[in-house]
Amino acid sequence: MLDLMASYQDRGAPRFIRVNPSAGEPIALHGLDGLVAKEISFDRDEEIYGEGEPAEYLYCVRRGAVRTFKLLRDGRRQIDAFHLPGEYLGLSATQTHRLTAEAVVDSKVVIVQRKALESRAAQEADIACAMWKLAADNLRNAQDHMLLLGRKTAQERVASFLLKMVRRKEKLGKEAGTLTLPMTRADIADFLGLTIETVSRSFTNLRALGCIALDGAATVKIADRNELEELAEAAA
Amino acid sequence: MLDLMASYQDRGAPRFIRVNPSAGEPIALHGLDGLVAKEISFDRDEEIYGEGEPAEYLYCVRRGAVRTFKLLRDGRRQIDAFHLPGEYLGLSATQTHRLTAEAVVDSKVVIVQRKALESRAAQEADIACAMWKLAADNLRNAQDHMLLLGRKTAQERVASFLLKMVRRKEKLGKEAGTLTLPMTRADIADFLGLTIETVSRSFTNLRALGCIALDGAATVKIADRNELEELAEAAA
DNA sequence: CGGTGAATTGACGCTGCTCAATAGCGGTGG
DNA sequence: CCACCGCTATTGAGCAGCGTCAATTCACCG
Repeated sequence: MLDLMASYQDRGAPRFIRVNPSAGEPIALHGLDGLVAKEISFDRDEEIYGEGEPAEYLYCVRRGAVRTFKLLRDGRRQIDAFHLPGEYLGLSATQTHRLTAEAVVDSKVVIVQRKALESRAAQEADIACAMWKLAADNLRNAQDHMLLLGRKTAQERVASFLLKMVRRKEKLGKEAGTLTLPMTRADIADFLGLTIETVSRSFTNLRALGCIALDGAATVKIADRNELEELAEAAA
Repeated sequence: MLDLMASYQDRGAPRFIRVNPSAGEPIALHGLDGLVAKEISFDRDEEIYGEGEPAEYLYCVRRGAVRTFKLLRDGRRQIDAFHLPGEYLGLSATQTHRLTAEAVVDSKVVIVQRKALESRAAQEADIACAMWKLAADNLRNAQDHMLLLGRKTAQERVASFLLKMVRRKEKLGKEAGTLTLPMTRADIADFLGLTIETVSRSFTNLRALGCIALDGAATVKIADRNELEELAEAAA
């Protein structure tokens, strides 16, 4: 049995879904006898769900990475989060999805039927509590990100982004001296509220300052973490 | 008995807290026998709770308005939300508050002890479910706001802000042809990720375009709502 | 090796920020 | 009742950070 909430355990969130790691098959859920979770594969850039669609499932990333975003009529895009393995999406309590979700790279995602989940949550407090904790966790990330989008400079945004990726990797118990970013500069730009060019220039700056080293566009070595933290302009 | 969740009823969220309207006194909670809610008054600009403090209470605005925000070391501020009567704050599932909360104007706030609330939520599914719905609601607002902060122009931000205030007022069953804004331009600027001057210029523009009329800085008449919606660049 | 999409780099322009002065408004007291 | 005071908002001029447009360069993959 693989615990999908491994990354949340140390933060005290209850684990409530355990899935059998055999891919492609219906998966038994620990403590959710009436529910079935399935693992589904998505190709790079494939849509997982669309904004406005009825919210039929809750999703948990197993492999790869997922972006959730909103669009304006003229095509401007804001990515609200990247979801890495072990993280949940589709938590909104509304009937329809408020975001579009796409696979950043080839990914595997576990899905749980919301209708069944919600009726269980209405009965069992620990299920509902887990949903609360997960939603609150997403909310906290969103609050941090609003500070970044509203008040940080381009350089600070990119430094903050890299540090956050490092911390998430460490939280999973991995060594994070070198990052392999699954997303393109365009994704990073739309996450940070910048353009591709500005993101690229910021990377170049950080390299010139000796904070990071690049090996190709995707591989980032954290050379001077303290300096990076300084440049990220940590909260007061 | 006054139902604090009146504004949520039509959206299907369970009502779980009912308070006696007599101010200053301990208040009985509907369905929460072991808990006591108290109403507290705060003066304009008074702190309700600070970032990093232990999260002892859940808060519900009764009268006035509350801002929640984060600061950077050098004083840059990002307001993540204005909370109006009937709305909840302090929902994060963490031990400490992630934001600072202050009264925008003289306000009354109902508080509920979190420790007791959480132990009840762990037992009773409808309490936990209500917390989920509330957190998810806050999350949805945050997602909309990230799109605004990351991708909208100054004019679009101000137009979106005014429309949102109108819609919130309407949702409470009030006629919203004229708004009375409780917050200053500085608050609006820090909410929209702009400066005071840019906010002021945007108001002036909107007035010149015939979308709004101003009577003093705080009173805004919505003169052409369709045009305002056009300028807010609604999501696709 | 060659082709293709992504990333980088450069030149230039515009939106929104900074700094500064003025105007407006509400509260207070003579 | 009105004049004054302090705070907030508005307006203006100049500037800079980031966006736009365009040209290479790079990396990956067949």
